[in-house]
Amino acid sequence: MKTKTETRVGARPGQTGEPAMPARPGQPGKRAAAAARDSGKVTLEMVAAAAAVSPSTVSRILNGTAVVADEKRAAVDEAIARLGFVPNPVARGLAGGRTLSVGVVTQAIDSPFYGGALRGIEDELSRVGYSPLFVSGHWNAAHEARCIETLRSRRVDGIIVLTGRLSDNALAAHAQHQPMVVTGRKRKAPGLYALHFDNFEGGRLATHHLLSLGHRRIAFISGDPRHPDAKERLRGYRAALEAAGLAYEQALVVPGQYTEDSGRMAVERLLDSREAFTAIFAANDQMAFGAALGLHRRNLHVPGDVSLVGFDDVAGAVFAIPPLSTVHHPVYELGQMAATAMLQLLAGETPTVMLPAPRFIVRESSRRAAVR
Amino acid sequence: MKTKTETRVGARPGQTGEPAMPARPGQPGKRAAAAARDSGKVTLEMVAAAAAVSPSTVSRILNGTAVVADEKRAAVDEAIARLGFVPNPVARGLAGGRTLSVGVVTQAIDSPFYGGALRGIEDELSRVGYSPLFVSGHWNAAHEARCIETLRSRRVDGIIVLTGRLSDNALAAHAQHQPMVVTGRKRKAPGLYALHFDNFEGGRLATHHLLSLGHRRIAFISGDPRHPDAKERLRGYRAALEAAGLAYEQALVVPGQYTEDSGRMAVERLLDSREAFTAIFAANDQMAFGAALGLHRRNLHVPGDVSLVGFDDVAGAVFAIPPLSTVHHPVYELGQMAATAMLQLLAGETPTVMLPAPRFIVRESSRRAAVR
DNA sequence: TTAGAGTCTGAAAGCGCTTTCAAAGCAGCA
DNA sequence: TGCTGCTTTGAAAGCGCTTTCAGACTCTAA
Repeated sequence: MKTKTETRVGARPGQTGEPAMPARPGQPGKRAAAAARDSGKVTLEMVAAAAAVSPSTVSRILNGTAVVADEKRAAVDEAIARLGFVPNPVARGLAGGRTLSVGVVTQAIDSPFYGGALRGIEDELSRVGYSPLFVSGHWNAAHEARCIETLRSRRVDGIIVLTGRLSDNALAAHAQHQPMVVTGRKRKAPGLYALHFDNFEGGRLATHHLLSLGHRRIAFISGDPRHPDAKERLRGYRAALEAAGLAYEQALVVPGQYTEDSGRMAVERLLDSREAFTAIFAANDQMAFGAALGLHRRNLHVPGDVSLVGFDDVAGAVFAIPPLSTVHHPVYELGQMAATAMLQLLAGETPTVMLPAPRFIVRESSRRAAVR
Repeated sequence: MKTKTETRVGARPGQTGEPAMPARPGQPGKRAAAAARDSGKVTLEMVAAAAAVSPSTVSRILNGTAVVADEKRAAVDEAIARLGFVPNPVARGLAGGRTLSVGVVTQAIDSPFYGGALRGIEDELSRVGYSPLFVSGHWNAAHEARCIETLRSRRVDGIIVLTGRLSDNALAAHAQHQPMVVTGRKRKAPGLYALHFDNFEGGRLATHHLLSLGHRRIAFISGDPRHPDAKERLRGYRAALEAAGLAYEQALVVPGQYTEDSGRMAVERLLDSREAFTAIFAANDQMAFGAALGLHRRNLHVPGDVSLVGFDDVAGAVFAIPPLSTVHHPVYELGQMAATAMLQLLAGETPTVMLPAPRFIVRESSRRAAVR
């Protein structure tokens, strides 16, 4: 590209803002000024021209890839500010550098649970100029794998997987190509950071709460047993029962799918089975809401007739009627931490973030069991 | 760059898959095969080599930009299939073509309302290979403007703005550079498609429902008056009142912020004002949930003591206790349609999609007013 | 004084694709 | 037969940035 056009149709360099920098009229104005006219987009090359340095130098300053003389750095900084230059992430991506974007595989973007996490991720990422790219796996391993492919083809710098159905091995394999942060798992591997919430302890806490209120027959609406966290929550339930010297009764445990409606149906099955119980622990808040409706339909009062506790403490839990006692799962923070961990991974550091221990939030859906 | 390197370090062309295509050993294998070895990524150039055509031809076939002889097309298709080639969206973006991504400016990614819309957008977009890029404006015009800048720098092909605070003019200005679809507005302009939901009619419907049940003193919890749709809903409320020959009473209208908590506070203010009312119409479901809690706290029953209706029909409305009567706002469809409209805009067509008219869904939170 | 070892910087080669531009091939027509 | 006009194709020039390579200096050590 040996200056073959030399378009300098009346566009003097340095006309853009206050004439702080002399802008060396001897130096090449090149095609830069012309380009500015048509698109309004400032390129690195234009900055280089304005600061009278080479594009390489500008790039180096931008990325901190090498030491640059103070005076040049100042000139470039000034030019960047004056021209309002913003690096083009697409070009960066192509040039083999980072795209400053991280992929996020979620399951249902519209669930109250994931919503919070996504917000945390976005907030944290955008603070440092990264953008998230959300895709939904729809609770389907094959679909998730495809999502990851899409994300990789879009050249994301890393991938955050929120729970999901993919096997630990598949994730570890992917992590060899690309930094990964995954929630709801324990398995770490090179380039794979697992952000784990203590679902077992949460399940134990919720059950213990009910136990401490004198409940002895506590029904459990479980999540999909294929889900690691659903299994853990169930384990917590059993552990608490055991610690209280109570036997685990299969008849009191009904499966759900983590959706409101599955919670409602679970309650109906429970009621129809005529198994006696004074409290229900639903493995997530959405099922608890469904359960509450199911009870309401049968004219059973919460907490008057049945105590009800959930898990997750989603946004709606405080505003449910009655406000739901539940295990606080810090989803927003989970998102933030996942993002932080990803950023650390990307910076070549080893992430250290850890989720806080579960806390049980007592609200109004649980009360002392009636003495018989 | 006249073939100065000619790297052919022992990598024979055609070694990639089954030898279906002769691969013409005479044609240049060039650096293509070498590149395949290190990254596992297939490039357009490799496809071209495998099909014994030029990269331009492959590109043309990919984009349908020109007529190509049937036999070449077949050869290329075959090569693409055999090599498993997937075009790199980043490179496409840089080369001035499309990025196959559209930006979505939302307000709160975790609200039940927006969540549904985002899901609709994602579903629709991903069906044709596009990806959404979500950013949150946080109900702030300046922030929104910055979001749009970010999206543009990321070279999205178009931008969907969900409601938002940006002025119609600002949007129309942006639309000159880039296709835009905006919801909650009426103003259309070149390159700007507005997807409008009849909030006025919705407001009227909800109020009319209450009126038809015999309620005469209907309180209204409004949204932020800076919001066009909040204003429309209020207008609908007034229109219904007027049609029933009832006077509009300022004292029965209290402002909210579209959040649960603002709904709860509004109810408290209402109750404290000792103004008599038998029904409440909240301008969105979230405020209705808050209002329900506020009533519950004062031992007022829904719908026994007070009838309550909302607006939006978010996912939680069916599972509220009692299930909330509300105006159905098809958010998921809204998302889908916004995406469809964007796709049409991108294809150079004029979008035709229209949101269905509002429907009122009668559930259990409203009942006939007690006869006095 | 000079070779050797660093620094700092610019030229130039890509990244993988799109898009001119022009050449080549081939009808159609005078 | 010679020319025009059209269609199909490939070469090559970017898109805006990163990164390698090597040149130009400066500073030490011998």
